[in-house]
Amino acid sequence: MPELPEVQTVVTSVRPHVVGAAIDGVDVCRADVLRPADFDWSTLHGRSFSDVSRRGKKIVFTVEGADRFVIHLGMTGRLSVEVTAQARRPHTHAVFRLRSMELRFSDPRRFGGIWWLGTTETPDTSMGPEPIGLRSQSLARRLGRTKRAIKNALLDQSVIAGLGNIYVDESLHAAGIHPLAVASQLTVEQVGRLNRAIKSTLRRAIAHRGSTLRDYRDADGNAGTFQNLHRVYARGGKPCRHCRSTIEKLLLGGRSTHYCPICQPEQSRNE
DNA sequence: GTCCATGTTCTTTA
DNA sequence: CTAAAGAACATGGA
Repeated sequence: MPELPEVQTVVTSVRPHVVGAAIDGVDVCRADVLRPADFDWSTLHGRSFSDVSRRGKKIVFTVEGADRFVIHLGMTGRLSVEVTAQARRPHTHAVFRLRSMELRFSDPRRFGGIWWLGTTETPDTSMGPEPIGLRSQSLARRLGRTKRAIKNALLDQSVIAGLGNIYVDESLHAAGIHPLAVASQLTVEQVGRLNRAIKSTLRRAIAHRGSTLRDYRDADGNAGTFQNLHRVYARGGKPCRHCRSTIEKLLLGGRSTHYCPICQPEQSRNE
């Protein structure tokens, strides 16, 4: 479900419910989504959340005392805040009980999970920089190190954090760059356009509270609306909203990839 | 039954 | 050795 705009929307919708709220208890319904396996979550009893933030596609919870844990939603993960009396949805794996509400993590496919970090200063060296605020020069340096297709390079969280299949396709279209363009061969001008396209695409997606294709909901159960504004993603065979040409679909790195052959010409592969 | 899915990580190949 | 491609993970919907 979740790329940066969806995760950000979950964070902003969870925050008012949990910051300052005391944890009455933690129900672990399915232990294998929680790590490390030997951590005792009952030690959180009686303590309060002091912050909720985002890093890439990860949601970072801080408990008073500077202890932290991270929730990753994987593909179908969902975080919801519901009144305790409301029945829990299927595949609910962990529940943080608050006074009259519950913060619930559910995830049918279980690609997501919850990781206890404690107070360890783990500056996640493997994760790339946040797109918001990223400078074109820095993006160029990172893309210059790989000969992979730009589509695959942008999906790599160690290159740039937070992008997934939807927003890579949308950003490449907005930048007019073919998904098969060799990352290290993009011109300075192309990287500049790409950097601006990524920021504007993410900013618009966040403003529309993310894209709901199937599973995604914010903490209050609301769907996003940005899927209605997609220009290429899942629009294979349909007319480009910019030039009316037919959107094409190909398989790249095992992921479906959508692009407009006119707006993102083959020629942009080795400009 | 088949294929496909918003993600990450481990394994295999070049 | 490294970089990149491919398979695997688990479930549900079309």
